Amino acid sequence: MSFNSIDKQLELIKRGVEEIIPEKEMLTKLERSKNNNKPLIIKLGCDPSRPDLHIGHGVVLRKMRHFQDLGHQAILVIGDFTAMIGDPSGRNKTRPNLTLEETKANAESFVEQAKVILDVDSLKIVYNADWLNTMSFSDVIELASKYTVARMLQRDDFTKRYQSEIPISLHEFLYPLAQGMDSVELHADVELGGTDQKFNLLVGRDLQREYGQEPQCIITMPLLEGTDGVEKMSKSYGNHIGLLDSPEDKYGKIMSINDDMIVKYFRLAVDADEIKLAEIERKLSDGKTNPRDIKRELAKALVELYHDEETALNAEQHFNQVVVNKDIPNEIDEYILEENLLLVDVIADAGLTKSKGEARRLIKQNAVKLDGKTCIDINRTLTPGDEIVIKVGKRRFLKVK
RNA sequence: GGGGAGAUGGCCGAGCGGUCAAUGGCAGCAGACUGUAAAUCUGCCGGCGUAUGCCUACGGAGGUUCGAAUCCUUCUCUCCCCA
Repeated sequence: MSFNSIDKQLELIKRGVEEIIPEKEMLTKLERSKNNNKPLIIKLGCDPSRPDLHIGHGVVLRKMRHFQDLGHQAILVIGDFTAMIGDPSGRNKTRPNLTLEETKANAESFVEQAKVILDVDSLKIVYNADWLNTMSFSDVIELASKYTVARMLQRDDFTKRYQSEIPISLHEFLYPLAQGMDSVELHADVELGGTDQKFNLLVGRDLQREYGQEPQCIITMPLLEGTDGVEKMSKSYGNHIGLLDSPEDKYGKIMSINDDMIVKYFRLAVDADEIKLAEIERKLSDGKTNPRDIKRELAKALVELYHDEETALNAEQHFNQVVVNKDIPNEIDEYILEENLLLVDVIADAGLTKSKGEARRLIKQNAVKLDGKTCIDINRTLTPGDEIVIKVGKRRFLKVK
């Protein structure tokens, strides 16, 4: 195969990235790859301890896809071994240490989800337990001797945690080293990661040098804030848009992001190029365009990216119907009544609320409608045979028969 | 090894014998409004009950007390200072 021109490759590679370190070496590697007609080895590590992927992960996965599209060799490193150590970066809390079996299962689900973005046919998947698990204690000690505590403490989250007196376990120091060994093992040319991974990625460079290899370049991607616009996107904050969320949910969740986040989402979540971004910024500041309409465009683009155009149109239509026109959607879950039941019981039992208490509260707050009419009667009973549509809040529906 | 401080609801963080299901902030949910599931404002925000009420909960286990998140003992974990 033949590679695109360096300039063309760089244009795509640089899109949306936070940093390329060092850019000069990136260029050298690209040139050599083109001259020798040999793909670069692009490494991305993933943490199988949290198997739910969201569009925040999508940012870096898309960058990986860019490299695939340019003809390079993408390698996904499943951190099944490191997951047993746990990586607390950024979350100030040690993660549970999982068993190998658990991480294997999670890894499979990870790949299943990543398929939405990556070209799985050309993707190489490796498990780092394959080489890390065979290291002896003395190997580990030797590895650890290559790094100093002071350098470790330079890592941003270690510094912060150390200063705020939050515990750092000794084994956490081994995580960056283990990740660095992955790069050594794979002879990685480039490693991708979020900005929070910068330190770990740099360790990979150092270790490759120690082991006599040419150091990898690192590419960091900005972290995408979640739908709250504050915290980084994460399932544990509940501010995520899942890769496996329904198209309607993806569309709706995008519509709920803060207006200030629109440009960032265009850049990171849907890969908009500079021309497009300029257009968006112009529209947002000209005072004539309603930000809502730009956000709709974003929502549609996102659904289209992860599904297809028709699905995006359906999601848009669903939004118009449910949110704008306050109508009921076409498809609603059904609930078959066997006997007379309290409305409150039905709502809770069907999972529209977490508890009966919550259901009762919502009724009191005028948030429950029966066939479009607000119901304020907490004692309302439903009888089998009455076909009725329950609406709770703005977007929870149930058809009762 | 010695000394000191601490562990509170999804998170942060008050409370330090009764009035504590526990101030406040964030997140979440709802209502109003709107340009949208933005922003803003208001309300809700452990479970069961229409409710006075009951149950579960302030790291674990005991104890003191009419009564404990609050006091004592002990265990587990964490941080700081000294060696």
